[in-house]
Amino acid sequence: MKETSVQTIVANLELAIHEHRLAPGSKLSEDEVGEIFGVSRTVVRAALQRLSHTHLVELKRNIGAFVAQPSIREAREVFEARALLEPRTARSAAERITPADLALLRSHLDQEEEAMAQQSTGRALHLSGRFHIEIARIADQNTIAEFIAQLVARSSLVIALYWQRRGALCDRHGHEALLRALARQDGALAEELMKQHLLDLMTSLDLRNRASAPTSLREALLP
Amino acid sequence: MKETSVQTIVANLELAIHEHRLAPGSKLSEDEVGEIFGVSRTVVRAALQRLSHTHLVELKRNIGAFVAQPSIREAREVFEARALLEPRTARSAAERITPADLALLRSHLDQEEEAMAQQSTGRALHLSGRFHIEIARIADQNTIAEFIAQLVARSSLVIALYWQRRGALCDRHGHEALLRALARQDGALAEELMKQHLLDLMTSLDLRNRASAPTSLREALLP
DNA sequence: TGATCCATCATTGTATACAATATTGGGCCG
DNA sequence: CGGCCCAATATTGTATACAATGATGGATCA
Repeated sequence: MKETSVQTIVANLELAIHEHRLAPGSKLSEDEVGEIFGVSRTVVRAALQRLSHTHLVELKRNIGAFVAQPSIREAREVFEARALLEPRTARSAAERITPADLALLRSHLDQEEEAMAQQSTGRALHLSGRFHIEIARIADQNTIAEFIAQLVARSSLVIALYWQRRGALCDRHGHEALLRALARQDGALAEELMKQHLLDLMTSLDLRNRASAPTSLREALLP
Repeated sequence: MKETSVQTIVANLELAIHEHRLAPGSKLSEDEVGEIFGVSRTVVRAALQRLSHTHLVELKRNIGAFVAQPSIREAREVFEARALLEPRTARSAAERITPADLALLRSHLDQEEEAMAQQSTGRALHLSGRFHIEIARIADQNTIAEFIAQLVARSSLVIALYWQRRGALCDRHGHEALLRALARQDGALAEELMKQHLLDLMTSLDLRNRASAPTSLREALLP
């Protein structure tokens, strides 16, 4: 059983986008990706199609695949959707969380802090997103978790384009507070904290003009 | 410019599933679908992949594609996700609705009633779903609208599997009341009505055991 | 000199061929 | 007679070949 080929490519590209090694707008040539992973264009196309479903990649017919560049409007929509889904999900998570879940979240936060200390902002951002996805998983809602995972991924692109004060990752305090609320199984508080956390995130963006330029594909994937 | 090939197949299969001409569990053979639409397996596979991403089709590796059969758990999750997204979206829609939007919704409801009168329950169900999607579009939230569209589609499968009293489509009254609230731009009422409508829908399902058996592909697509 | 047009090239879209895997049916053995 | 195993068949997974479309660059003409 190896669904691996497509899955591997999807996972690699996803991670590269998540960690901002592949900038929005970068072209993903089928031949080039295929050569890098040692597969034919057939499987590359399948992978790119899957990424386009989650709006991480934009497919332009007869032109090619590019890392998506969410518009300002789309950026707002993504965060509005998160505001609808995540607070209530955090509440559910607080009501169901187990010690094992708590330990996992704790570990995530520690890794996040470590990455920050090493200035690996890409990795820190990725872990920060995983934190949100983990909460959805704890809430035991696969369907909603899938939506949140997609929104988190798209948020990563939004951050790449519209993040202004890169120095101060205000995330950490929000996540720490959330973890405490979850540990106390305080659903109402978790819901409120998540709501506020998302608002903080959105207001830390500058939704007026974009930054960042495309990257070389090989450079991003073959370090 | 013809993205048509894949798009056409996706749309046709989607509609057939929506209208319950293709029952959950039906096998979608690549050769057979390709022959019906006069394209190669390449494009059929692309279409099936897209449908699998929205959970309308389940792809089993080395075995094939089947119309999805949502589990009871998944059925609950779908409606819980809708409960999170749709009421607030209905409120937004009420606040932004235009006369043209109202006319469109009115027309949808009329068509729905007509289909019901003709005993075309499949078509009635499809139109009933479209009503929800239209509301999301009116709310001017493409991202959320896409999620809702997916959930509505999956709901159609859930209904095919778990609907009990097929005779009484209680939908209509709910939709009529919603339309009145929207016409009055009463956001709070629209939100409450949508919430109740979704609860009604869910409680009209029997989430204990499934019904319905797979259908012949040709029979469903070539009427 | 600059812009436009056309030919060439590169890249994607689709079909087909081959490989790998699962299903099926018949024969064999107990 | 029933269960099991293996071969034949059908279906999916992947690679490659060909077709169609967009990008590129140089030559020509104003």
